[in-house]
Amino acid sequence: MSRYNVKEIESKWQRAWETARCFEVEADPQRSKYYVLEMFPYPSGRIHMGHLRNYTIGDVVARYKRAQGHNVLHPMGWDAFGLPAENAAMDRGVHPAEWTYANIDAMRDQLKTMGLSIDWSREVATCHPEYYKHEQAMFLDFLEAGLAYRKESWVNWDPVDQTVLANEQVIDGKGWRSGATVEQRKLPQWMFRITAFSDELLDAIDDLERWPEKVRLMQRNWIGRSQGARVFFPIAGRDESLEVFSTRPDTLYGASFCALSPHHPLTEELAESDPELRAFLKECEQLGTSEEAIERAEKRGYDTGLRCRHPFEPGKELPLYVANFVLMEYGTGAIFGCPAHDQRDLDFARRYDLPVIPVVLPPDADASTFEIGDEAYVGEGTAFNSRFLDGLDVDSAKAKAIERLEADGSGQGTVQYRLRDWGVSRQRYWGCPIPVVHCGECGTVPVPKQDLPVTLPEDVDFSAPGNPLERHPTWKRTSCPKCGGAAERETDTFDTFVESAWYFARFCSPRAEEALDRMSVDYWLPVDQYIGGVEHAVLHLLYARFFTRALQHCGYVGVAEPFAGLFTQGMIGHETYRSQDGKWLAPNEVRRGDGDDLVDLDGRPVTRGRVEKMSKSKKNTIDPTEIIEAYGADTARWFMLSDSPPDRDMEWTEAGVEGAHRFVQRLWRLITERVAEMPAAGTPATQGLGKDAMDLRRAAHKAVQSVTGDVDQFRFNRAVARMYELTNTLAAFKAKDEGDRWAEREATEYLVRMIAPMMPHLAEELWRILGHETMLVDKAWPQPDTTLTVEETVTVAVQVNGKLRATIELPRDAAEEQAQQAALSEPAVQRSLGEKEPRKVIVVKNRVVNVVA
RNA sequence: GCCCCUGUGGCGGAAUUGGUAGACGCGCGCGACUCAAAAUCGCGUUCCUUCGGGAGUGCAGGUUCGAUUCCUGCCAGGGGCACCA
Repeated sequence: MSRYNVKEIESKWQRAWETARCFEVEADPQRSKYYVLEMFPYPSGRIHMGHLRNYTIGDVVARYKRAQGHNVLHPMGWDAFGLPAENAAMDRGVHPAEWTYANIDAMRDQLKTMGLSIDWSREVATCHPEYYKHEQAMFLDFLEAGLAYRKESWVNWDPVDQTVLANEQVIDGKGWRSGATVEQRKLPQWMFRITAFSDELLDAIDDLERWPEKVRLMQRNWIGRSQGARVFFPIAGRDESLEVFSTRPDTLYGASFCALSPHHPLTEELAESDPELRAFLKECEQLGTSEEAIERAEKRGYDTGLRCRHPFEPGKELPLYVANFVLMEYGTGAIFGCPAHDQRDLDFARRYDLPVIPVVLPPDADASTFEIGDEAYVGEGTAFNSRFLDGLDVDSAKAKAIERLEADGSGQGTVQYRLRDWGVSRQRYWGCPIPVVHCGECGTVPVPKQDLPVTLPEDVDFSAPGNPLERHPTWKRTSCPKCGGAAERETDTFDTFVESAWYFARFCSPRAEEALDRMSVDYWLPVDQYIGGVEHAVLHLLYARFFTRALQHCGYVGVAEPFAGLFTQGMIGHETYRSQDGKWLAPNEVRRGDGDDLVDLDGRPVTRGRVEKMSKSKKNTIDPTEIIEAYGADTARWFMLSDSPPDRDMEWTEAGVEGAHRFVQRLWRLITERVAEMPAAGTPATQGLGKDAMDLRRAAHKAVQSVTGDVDQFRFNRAVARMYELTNTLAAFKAKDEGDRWAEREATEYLVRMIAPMMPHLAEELWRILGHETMLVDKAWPQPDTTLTVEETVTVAVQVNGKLRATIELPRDAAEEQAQQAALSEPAVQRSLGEKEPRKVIVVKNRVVNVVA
């Protein structure tokens, strides 16, 4: 008997699907559509296990929905702009474009060995001018709609590399590449007005029912809507007021100071004539934006000498500080401090000896004795020491305080968001050029749409630090579209999150002249099922949601939300290994020694570490292409889906892959051995099947029913278990007559059809072996016969006082009396009842009989 | 610090959502085949047991005829946000 030749058969079917163009689809309003999308990869050059898991899950969904009759769009593309290409250019002198396209070719080949049901005719790479020219046009529309603008804002500046760094590229206040101390610089930056949609983006989260609750929560927190008040504090001796934001206007009577952000305009003004303040600001700057570094930073401030008048008590004056913990980006860049009810304010007050006046009394505290120690009181309570607010609970006091502020004209109730506008300028070469020119006469002028795309120059020099676009000899020299005079191109390029904020829409009409063919996007959008890692729970998903709304606003698409369903997969981990001298060892540098002990290739002992996320630094990575090479794509896919629920982290183990591979071989053997005995494909059902045949039919139909439900709910590990069960049943089945053999064929075919989305090559081959001429990929998903999935008899548990004593077989839906009688006549029940009389008998139909004594 | 999630055999995990805890897989043990090994097949596999049973889903309580499931309080692990006024 022949062994299953994985390689030959897998590539045979991959070619067959491609030749038949099985997965190339067209919009067809007559048919129900289903758009499955996995987050597209960055073309690093090699696929990794995360891709393998992501695309396996997506492919199961795509093939399953396809089998259910939907017109399935399942495209693939490349998130092709980004820093690694420039690093490669600097390190190895290879041009970013060349590096990127070569990587794309390599990764496409690798992905194709997975046997994915992808419409490759729709492939796009975001670094291609045919892609990004549309992005530039969108930007011009956003600009016109007021959704894009330019403003001065603070950035992390690496003085050695002459470049702006993202927050995650600043490590301990130093540039990740140069190691230079990062400075805060103010630069003009292009921004997207995501805050224009703050409320919409927040409220619409409620309707994203097929998103993980975790992601919805993270987005809500990120947007961070908070209700509060803007309050004006007149500055003594000046003709202006300090505007602060507070969520706690009810604590105004507890205010003991006001504080400005180091970046506040008033701070800057004061600093001009105050060297001491300048020194303090310098200190603040050194803290940088590096989060870990400021962790233990003390609350510090500088007394400006100015005094603010309390809005409710003009006689009361509060000192005005500049404080290192006040953010310019949030609220108004200024606060009033109420030490009694805010921890940061309390820390600050203790340091500078400021009064601590409690104004909220905890429910069971005594007003005459209540004091604040080292901890601010932030809980519920009643206002006191607060004049007209006294006696009110926190919420009523807030409302009343706002009412009064508004009446006095010294403030108003407002809503504040944590969400900030999205800065999209990057001082980099390998990104989408921002299509504007700077003219000495006309200022910033958009490039006219007919002049798009603004393409990147190819002859660039990466030998020096800084933006190659900036120092290119000719590229930025151009003429002003308005006045025709000499002008300079914008040398900033877009953040790469911009490309990924609309690629799902481009996939609907990837070759269209216009950016988005309206008929296509109206048919395909929104994405029905989006699949990817949780690491994109906030930024990418929020940007894409914003961008879709902006596109809707500008008339490109008809939907506001891009992703109707979202699934976030877990990470893949592997055991870690270390040699005696503490060096990490890769899994293939380790083997079994005596017993359970591990040794390295020279036989020296190895310590086994915990399972950790695969990473190059810990050397615990496994290359998916090697797995596919050794076992085939089906085995790799099957293992990915077995055992662990897809949203949880899973551990990659050699034993697990072996187990999956064993199943591939077992199924192959089982079916090839038996097919000759089975009736021909398509033989009609024999009349009068025996008990064994009926039992097998029931098992098969029940398996179809539960696998269908499991796949619908992304419970692939359970679906796999059900298919193992059916395989076991089938293996134990001994056909004795024609009827048995007919049932055996039916069950076998159902099994093969259910396995198809997960192991498409094996399924296709077995389908052929079972005598079918047409491809399984075109066969509909099986429908269970519901008359077979309901058992005639059920096993009912019998308990005495809640403890299991026996099980009884009863006809389905048997009457309570019958169940009760059968239960009580069980010897085990009698034995455990002993002398006692049953006081009560609880009967749950088809489930349990509980005798209470 | 705040918010969220997760704790079930040696391991990954099931449990019809309040009704027989441990499906299925891995691992392990025993047996068959073999000169032998691998592969394969069969049986067993939560723990204790005086073989009647008893205990058991992180820990301690509670609700219930009945709790892995619901409630309260702890403990442990993981994640998110982080001077957000």
